[in-house]
Amino acid sequence: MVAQTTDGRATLESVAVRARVSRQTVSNALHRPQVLSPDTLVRVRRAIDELGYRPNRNAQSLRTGESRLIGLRVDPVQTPSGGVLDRFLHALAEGSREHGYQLLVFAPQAPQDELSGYRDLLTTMTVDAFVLTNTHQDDPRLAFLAERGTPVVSFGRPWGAEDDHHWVDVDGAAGTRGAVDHLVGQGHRRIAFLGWPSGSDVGEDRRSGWASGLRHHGLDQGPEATAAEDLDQARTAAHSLLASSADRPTAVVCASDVLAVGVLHALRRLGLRAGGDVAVTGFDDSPAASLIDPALSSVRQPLEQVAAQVVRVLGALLPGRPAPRPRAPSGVLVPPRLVVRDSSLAIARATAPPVRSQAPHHTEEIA
Amino acid sequence: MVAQTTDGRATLESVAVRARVSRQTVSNALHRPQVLSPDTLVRVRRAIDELGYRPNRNAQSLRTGESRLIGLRVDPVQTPSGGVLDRFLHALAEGSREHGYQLLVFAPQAPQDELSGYRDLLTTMTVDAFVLTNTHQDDPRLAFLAERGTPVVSFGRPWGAEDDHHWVDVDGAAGTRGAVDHLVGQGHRRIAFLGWPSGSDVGEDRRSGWASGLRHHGLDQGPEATAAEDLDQARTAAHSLLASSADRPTAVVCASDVLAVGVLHALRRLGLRAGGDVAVTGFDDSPAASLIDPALSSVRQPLEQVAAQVVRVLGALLPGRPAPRPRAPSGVLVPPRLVVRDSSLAIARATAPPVRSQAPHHTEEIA
DNA sequence: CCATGGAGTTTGAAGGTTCCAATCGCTCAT
DNA sequence: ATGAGCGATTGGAACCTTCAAACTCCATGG
Repeated sequence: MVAQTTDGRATLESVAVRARVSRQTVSNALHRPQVLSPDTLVRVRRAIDELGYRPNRNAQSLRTGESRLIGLRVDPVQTPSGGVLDRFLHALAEGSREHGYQLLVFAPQAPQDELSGYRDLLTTMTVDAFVLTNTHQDDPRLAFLAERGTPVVSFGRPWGAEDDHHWVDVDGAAGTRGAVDHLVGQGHRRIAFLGWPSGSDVGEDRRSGWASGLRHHGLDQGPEATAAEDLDQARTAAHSLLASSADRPTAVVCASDVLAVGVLHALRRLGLRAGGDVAVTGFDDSPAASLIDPALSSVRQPLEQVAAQVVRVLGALLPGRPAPRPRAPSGVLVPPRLVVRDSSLAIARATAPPVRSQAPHHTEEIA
Repeated sequence: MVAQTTDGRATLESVAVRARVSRQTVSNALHRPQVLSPDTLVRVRRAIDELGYRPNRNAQSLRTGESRLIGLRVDPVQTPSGGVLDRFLHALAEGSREHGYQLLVFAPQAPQDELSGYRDLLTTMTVDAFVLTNTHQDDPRLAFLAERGTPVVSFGRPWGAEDDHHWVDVDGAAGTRGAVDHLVGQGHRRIAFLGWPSGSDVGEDRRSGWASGLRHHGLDQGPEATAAEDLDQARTAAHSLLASSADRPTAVVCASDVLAVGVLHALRRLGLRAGGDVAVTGFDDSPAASLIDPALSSVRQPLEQVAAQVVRVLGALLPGRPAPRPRAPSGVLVPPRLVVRDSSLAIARATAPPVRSQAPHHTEEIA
């Protein structure tokens, strides 16, 4: 019958003593206040405040078998676009806290046997659920976790298995479609696409939005090219797309910001004006977009919304109080929106620098 | 005397039964194998393997009073440079795992009463220690946590209170000094600095490296200007720095990539060639640096090293097995490296044969 | 032959919480 | 009057681990 811990922290017991009730009553005051008589409740609550009591999470977890921790795997840093994780992480941390959960981030240890890392986190009762990114068809992690009945939501569709898992994704097709709408609104009729080599589901998605956008506006399919997520390759591919002045597209929709930057470089080399001569849009609105000259119009992923949806779906899977939790896998598609900057505007805004004038050392760029 | 949990997980008890030893012996097999007789040890270990036993973290934490979780606060997304957190986070997660710790990230809840969030995390025994970023002089968080004796390491010096806390930081002065060294090596003698308005400790640090670098090479103090972390302002400031052709600097060292991009824009506007006419270096090596045209030379923060040092310092503060833990606050300064690209080279890629030459990026590093 | 000591192992007791069954004091229907 | 029913509260047990102390052997030395 000790009143408090050795280091002075208050415990359920110490609160109970002070409020002259039993431990269980204090516990009820926290979790099921409606079962207490009003005056007992206030008495207990006052004791809690006075002692500054906060329940010991480890004891709770031990007893209930739930850690109230969500595991998020962070990938070993990706594309030069970067910054995506930053925003997502923050939004996710905030969202999960509102549901009483915390976020545990972990880096994969042994790449060849990644599953053991997930198993460990589960069998040691460290996390209750996972948020995954970059899931793909036949992803062994999804299979493994689904088999165990672990709540999982992935950011990004598990392409080809959309009906088997829970996911939230950005509607890439809607993004490029929106870019096409914008470009058509600017008067463009011949709109090309620069994407990734086939095989990428995300790439296909973004391409399809461009294609359907053109159809929707009754336009002919435009020219297209592909390049890997690499500036040099993008530049080369863009050059081939833009070289012939005969049937040159007046706008290029790109599957990523890196590709779009490649187009901008190619335009400069060809002596063409981005925005004025050829409009360009990127995808992701990476930090670089606003720094590029001209500033790059880009489809911005609504990561805050995505995170909120991830938390919502996860919340339904977790043993939280509320509703009959829907076991049927559900997918949520969030529409992105285009951030318009100079690269897709014919009349550049005030800050845009003029085309350079009399510099002899630029001759090689005016092909 | 139950052999295993209801959901089939193995427990110490179940392992003990199978190995025909007591609970405590199993525990010892995990934590102090040297006290067991060799044959008992192998017997226990086999039982552990056969049952796939992993200790329940919550039970461990409850008993030991340590959560083995490190709290990392993620700030509500910052500058357009971005991507810094990405790299740091990953390195930190990896490093802490190697020390048997996991990383818990949290977003501040109530900005006005942020401390309560930290107190909660501590009194609920959710985390053992914190890693903070963006600490400043008289940071209330540092004071609060230091008072409680909570292990804390901050990424970034608590300027003005370096001797009172543990920290790891990038040596900004060494970074800009390295940039000066590089530029002098390229033949530059008149080297300017574009920094932030006074009041920023980080900015002062970076400026001082530039100044001392010039002195070290026996050069006169160059011209300088300041601008906020904003592209428009940077452009304007850079313009004033470069406008007069009489005593125009031939190189500009910048306190950030955004500022450096501002210089690049100003150069273009003035019809000058970056690299050829005026060399430019940035700071942070943000994802944008390699996308800019010309590619931006930039001082890259060695975040992996920083993370490793943070973990090391934290390890000494935590009740981990080893050494006599040094309570004396310690600071670690990690030197960054300049990633050299075209913006600081006289022979830039732009002058190389056009598009289809697969001119590789210049990506060499200097100490 | 017993005391001493050390290596190896076991036992009982926390650690703080929640679950479960039981209790208490009353009211209300039988 | 009796007991069923209900709201409010309680005490014991369990969750799984580690700590501290104790116990068992067995060898050693007096």
